[in-house]
Amino acid sequence: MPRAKSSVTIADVAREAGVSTATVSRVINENAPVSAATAMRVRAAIERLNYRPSAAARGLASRRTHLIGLLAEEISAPFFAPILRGIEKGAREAGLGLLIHCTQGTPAANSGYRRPLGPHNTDGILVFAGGLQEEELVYLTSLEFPVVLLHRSPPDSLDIPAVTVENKRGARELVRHLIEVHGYRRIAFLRGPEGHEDSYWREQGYREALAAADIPIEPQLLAYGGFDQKIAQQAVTAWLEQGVKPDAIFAGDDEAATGTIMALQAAGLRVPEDVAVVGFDDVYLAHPLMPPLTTVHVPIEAVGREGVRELVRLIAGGEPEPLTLLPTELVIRRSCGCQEEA
Amino acid sequence: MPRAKSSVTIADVAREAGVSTATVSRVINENAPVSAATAMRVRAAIERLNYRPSAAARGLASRRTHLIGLLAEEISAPFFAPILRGIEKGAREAGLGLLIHCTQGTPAANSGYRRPLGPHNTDGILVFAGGLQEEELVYLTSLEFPVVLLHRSPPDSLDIPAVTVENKRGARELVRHLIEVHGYRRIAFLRGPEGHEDSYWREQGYREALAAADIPIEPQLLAYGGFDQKIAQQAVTAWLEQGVKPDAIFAGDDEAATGTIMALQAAGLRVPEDVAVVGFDDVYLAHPLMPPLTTVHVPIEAVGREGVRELVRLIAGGEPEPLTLLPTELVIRRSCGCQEEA
DNA sequence: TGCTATACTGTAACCGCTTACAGTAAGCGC
DNA sequence: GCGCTTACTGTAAGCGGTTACAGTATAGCA
Repeated sequence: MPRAKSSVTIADVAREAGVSTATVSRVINENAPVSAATAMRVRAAIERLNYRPSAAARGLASRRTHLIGLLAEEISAPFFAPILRGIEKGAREAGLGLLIHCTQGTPAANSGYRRPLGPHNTDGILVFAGGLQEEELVYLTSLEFPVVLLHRSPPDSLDIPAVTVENKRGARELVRHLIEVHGYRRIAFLRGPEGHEDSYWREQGYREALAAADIPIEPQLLAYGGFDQKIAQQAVTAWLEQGVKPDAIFAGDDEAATGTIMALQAAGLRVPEDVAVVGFDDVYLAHPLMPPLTTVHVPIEAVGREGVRELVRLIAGGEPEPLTLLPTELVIRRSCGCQEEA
Repeated sequence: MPRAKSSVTIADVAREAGVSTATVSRVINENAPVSAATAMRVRAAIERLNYRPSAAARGLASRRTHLIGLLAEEISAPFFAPILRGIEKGAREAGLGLLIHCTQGTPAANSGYRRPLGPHNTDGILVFAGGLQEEELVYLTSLEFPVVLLHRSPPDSLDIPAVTVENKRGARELVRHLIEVHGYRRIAFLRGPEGHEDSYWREQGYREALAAADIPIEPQLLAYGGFDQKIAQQAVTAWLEQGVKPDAIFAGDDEAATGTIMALQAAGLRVPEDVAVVGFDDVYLAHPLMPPLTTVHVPIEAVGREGVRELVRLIAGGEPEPLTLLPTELVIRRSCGCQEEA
């Protein structure tokens, strides 16, 4: 394979400016004193030659890639977009590039010497929910490689910093609202995917709220909604066909809430008059939905931003913050039966 | 700065397997014959040492980063998610990493030697809409650096491959449906952002459809919707306050359609009985909207996939396909006045 | 004045891989 | 048996930066 035509290198700049390559490197990285006059000459040369340092060479020599990675199972709308935006913004502000990779149905691809993201090509990685298997986390930890978990807590005995939100509290408040303000007692819950922590904690919050109001859990009011519009739609339709008709449905997340509303309306039921529906996340579609969805606001973008902040701290060798729990907030709209707030 | 503790290198593998580093490199890259027995020994050594080649060293030596970049103005939901998914999937299948960067309000950051994405750190880039200024495109072209444009056509006299969709045809069919099936004559249009090509071509399609039906353009039925829910909402509210009441509103995109529906309903008007509304894109929220939105389906994910395919071809030195126009398709739901299709 | 700290700069040794080049051994046609 | 391929392997020269180390000049200080 023929060598590509070589682009301008640091040696060219050095020659042009009449200095050594070391000096050029120093003015670029600003990590050693260089006289103002020399620096100016060098900068002029860089400008003139349109020089751009090779990331590979720089990375090889300095052992820093200036890249962080994001590993996720799936880039699924609409939850992923805001978190990605937060991460991208954080990375940009920290002067880091962002490498993203989905593990979507390719667990095997994540091993062997073709592993997509790791110490060989990034300075640290962010793992969103199930984006990486536990054993891989163990391995990276043994290398002291910086990793931050998003919407997931670390495996036992591994102290990997995690950033997530107050799912349990948010769910509890939400269900409490349903009980105390609206007097609903038969409140159904649609679970999210198995093993998904957000789902787990939301269910705990749901249970706590019911327990606090002395309402027993009715097993037939618990079903699988998968944090997915279609699945939730089917689950709700199945309920209706079986004659199960709750006062209210806590759909687990907004996507499932959307499917829930569609199923209810398709069956001729009115929301919230016949059945109230609430979601979780407050993603983009919650507001324009008809009726506007009562939900719990999750600071999704902030999770991404905080994740990067934590990762940057780890990369710099700082002390990790074991857990960052971002607050959630009840957002009352109309699907619970309230009139829209002012 | 102390050198980080060195990880296992190709030399370690070579020693472990009793071969030269060249041989190890050859079994990894499979680009030269290696005897089966040797290859096996090398692979075992790699496995045993948990060796992972350094991307930087590899890139420096081979002048290939195995990375492609994506440059966009903003990671805005909900249009961005599917295109990103298509790109990520395409990149993954091609064995390339994906580096993403937003230029969001930082045009200056895109010059100087800190430029985020370019020949110094990627093998080629994808530019989404206004993600990169024209002069930068000119520069990259002069370097023969692989670039593919998404939802944007190349500047004059630059033959950069572009991938986009049949906006004009889609808009024309959509408006024709409004005219021919429903008999609407006063059809308003909400433009997208200035300079946005999708917006431009959709307006052309709108104009052509009206012209074909001999309906004159009424300037007061054209307004700025910004491909944005809030802006569209305000624009429609303004119309209503001025007593402008069209038969139907073509909102430019689904986001604007959402805002349009919200504004109309807030004013006590029924959709589609009083005013019909149609969008464009068929993004995630179009279906669950109430009423379900009649729109034009845009194969967003396919744009991303095709973009990567084209970029990979360019990187491999293949002949570029100047323009890839992906088909759009009318999706009839209820907001136009139709009963939902079967 | 002599000595030392400081500011600046250059030399050159890597960083970990790829690959041109060269060499060896075996296979093949005559 | 000889020259020529072909298959395989090793040697070593980069790739384009960073940075330890050393050197020079100047300033500060006793």
